[in-house]
Amino acid sequence: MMHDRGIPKPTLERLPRYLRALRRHEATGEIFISSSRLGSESGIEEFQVRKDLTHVEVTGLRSKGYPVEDLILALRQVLGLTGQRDAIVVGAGRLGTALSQYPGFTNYGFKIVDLFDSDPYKVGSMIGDLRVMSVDSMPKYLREMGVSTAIITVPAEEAQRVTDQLIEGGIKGIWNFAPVALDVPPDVYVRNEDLAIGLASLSYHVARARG
Amino acid sequence: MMHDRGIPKPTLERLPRYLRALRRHEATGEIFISSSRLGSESGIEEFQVRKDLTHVEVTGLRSKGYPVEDLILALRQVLGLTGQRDAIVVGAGRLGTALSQYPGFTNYGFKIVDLFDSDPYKVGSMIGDLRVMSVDSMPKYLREMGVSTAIITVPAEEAQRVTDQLIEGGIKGIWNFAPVALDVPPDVYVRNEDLAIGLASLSYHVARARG
DNA sequence: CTATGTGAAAAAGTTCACAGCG
DNA sequence: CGCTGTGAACTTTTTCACATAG
Repeated sequence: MMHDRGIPKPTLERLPRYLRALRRHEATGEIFISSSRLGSESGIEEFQVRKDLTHVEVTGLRSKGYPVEDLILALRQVLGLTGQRDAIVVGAGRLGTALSQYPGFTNYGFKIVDLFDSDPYKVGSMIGDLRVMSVDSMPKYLREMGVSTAIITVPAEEAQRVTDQLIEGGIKGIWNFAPVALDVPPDVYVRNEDLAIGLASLSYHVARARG
Repeated sequence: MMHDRGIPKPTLERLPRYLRALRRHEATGEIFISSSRLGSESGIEEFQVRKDLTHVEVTGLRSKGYPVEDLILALRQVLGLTGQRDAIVVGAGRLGTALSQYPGFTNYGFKIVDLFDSDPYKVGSMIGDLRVMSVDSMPKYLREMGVSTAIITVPAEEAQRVTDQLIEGGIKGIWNFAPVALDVPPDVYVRNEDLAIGLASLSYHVARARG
């Protein structure tokens, strides 16, 4: 319901959780799922579930619930998780290595197609089945390969320089694990995944619990 | 200003960003920093900065700004980043390995003191300078060592079982990288770090940018 | 009689504008 | 004057309650 382009941010964070709960639910073979059930399986209140699903092209049946398969499809549709999308990882450190080999990407239609680093000692070596390439070759590479998504796992000091090269290559989406605010033009989307924020949040709450 | 116990969640997410900007700023040797400067260095509007700092025990000087050192101290204080805090990692897979060796924890006063896994083949082996221990020994271990923070990097199917063992051991804070909602008593704080949400968010925005 | 879909109320968070201190 | 600190306006998000459909 509702052809909304421009889903509220908090809703957007919850949709993937519904999707995952639905995939688990799929295995049960049940055809419908109620908002309360979907809610409890994803840790979200049932009225919030219904409100959120308002932004998705799907209709629930009264006294039955939402058709599981349709809902999965609609969520994939709205999240842009249809088809394959190529991405590169910039930064062949520990986190970059872990991410480039993370099998979970496939479930979300992403494929890590190449890995870049600025360290000459790393360039040319193999990590998993990816050969590490030089960041200097990135802009040309991106244009030629038409890759529009990048994951940044370089140290903070290098992040902006790498970002500039990505922009030069015409990147459209950046998943930034470096702990700095990146300066990008308005047509480039940046998602910051700052692990230190998680740490601080944890610290804050644990400190209150124990003093 | 303001002895607030119970800082708004969005503010809590921004405080670590100020802290980091301040640390970078520290190197310049300047004693004061204005809200607009601090804002631009952390990518946040200046009035938002001032509002946020309302929840922190610090006073800015008119026409000068905030004293850098005091502000750093106050932020560390409110975030509970004073002193050393021990934590364990549960799950010796790729992510668990990367996190257990991540040097950044030290900056935030955390120390990964041990690593647990349920796989008998992994138990006993060394990862970095940590020996992998069996999850079955966790509850006793936690009690004896007084560790109250854990990082979960096990697969989704195992996460709740592991969580139950952590709770049995008296854990107070969990940083959960497994993509499931964990069921915990109200006195246990769970911070979910769901990488798939980042993926989905990225996918949504890139899909809109290119169609 | 069960479970959706949605207006309307409440709460939370952001933005603004400006008084007032140094 | 420059820059903080904050009340008030505004916006967004959550919560609730209930009419309505199957």
